[in-house]
Amino acid sequence: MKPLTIGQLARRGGVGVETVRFYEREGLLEEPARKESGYRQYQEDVVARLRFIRRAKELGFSLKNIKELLALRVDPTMTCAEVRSRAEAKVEDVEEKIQALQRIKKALKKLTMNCRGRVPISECPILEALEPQEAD
Amino acid sequence: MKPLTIGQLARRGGVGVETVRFYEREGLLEEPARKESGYRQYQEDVVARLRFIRRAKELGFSLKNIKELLALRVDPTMTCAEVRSRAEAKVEDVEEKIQALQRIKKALKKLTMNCRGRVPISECPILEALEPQEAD
DNA sequence: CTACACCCTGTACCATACTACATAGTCAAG
DNA sequence: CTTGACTATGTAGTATGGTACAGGGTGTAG
Repeated sequence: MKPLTIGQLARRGGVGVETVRFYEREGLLEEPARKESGYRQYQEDVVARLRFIRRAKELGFSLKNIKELLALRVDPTMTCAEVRSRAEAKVEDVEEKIQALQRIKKALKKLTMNCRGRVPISECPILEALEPQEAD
Repeated sequence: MKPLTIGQLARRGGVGVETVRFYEREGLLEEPARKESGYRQYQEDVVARLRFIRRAKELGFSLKNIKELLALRVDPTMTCAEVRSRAEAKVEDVEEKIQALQRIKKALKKLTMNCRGRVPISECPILEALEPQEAD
């Protein structure tokens, strides 16, 4: 397979060329092989990595978080138990996010229902949506 | 009910005093009543609004987005059909986020399973996690 | 009636995550 | 063998979402 230039990678990953270089500086993407000219040469799999980063950002993960998620496979200095416990912690984070989103979704649905039924929308179900778990 | 000071509100909402004032400037919180001294006076319900903002941020919504979500009930210039169609659009966004998170969760679980089973973790299931819907 | 914690406005600064040059070299089509 | 799109490095600027003063007034407990 012919390697990709930075421009091809960026287009396929849905980000700008500058962003790719930025992610490289920040350690989210490995430094790729180079041609004699200095041009970066990327393999296909970097496209998936780039898309993962983009998606995860939309889900409220910081680049630091995303780096940790991606590091769960790469680092050979971590023991299996370490990897597992980190992954399990991430699973919990993710589950919380899912639940919060489900409450928002439910609230939004309620809003559309109220509306359909011509109930005045003076009350705001969205605000109740996230309350149940807020026990402080 | 006795109104809350900005400090009490901030503590209960889990943010800083400066953040409350910042949200007010940005239009996420309404300008509250004031005492003669100029002190802001908040009602209990603002606590829920503040917590909603905090949570929604963690889920990757921008303040602009959150403002829109909160506006779904307040704006009297919107027709019912408008409110409904906006809410339905938000429901779709939210559903996509939920699905993406579920894929990440699945991938993380797979990671912990592989680990438990002593399978080498050279492959990265996380990277496959978000691919299915990326059809571009 | 005086501490001390809290509030006011305004402005400046900060971290995160890009984004946009400036300046120079590369590559491929015609 | 040139021309135009692309790549390189480096540095500076931007948008978002706060955070931290400075300089002053308020409120209440002892």
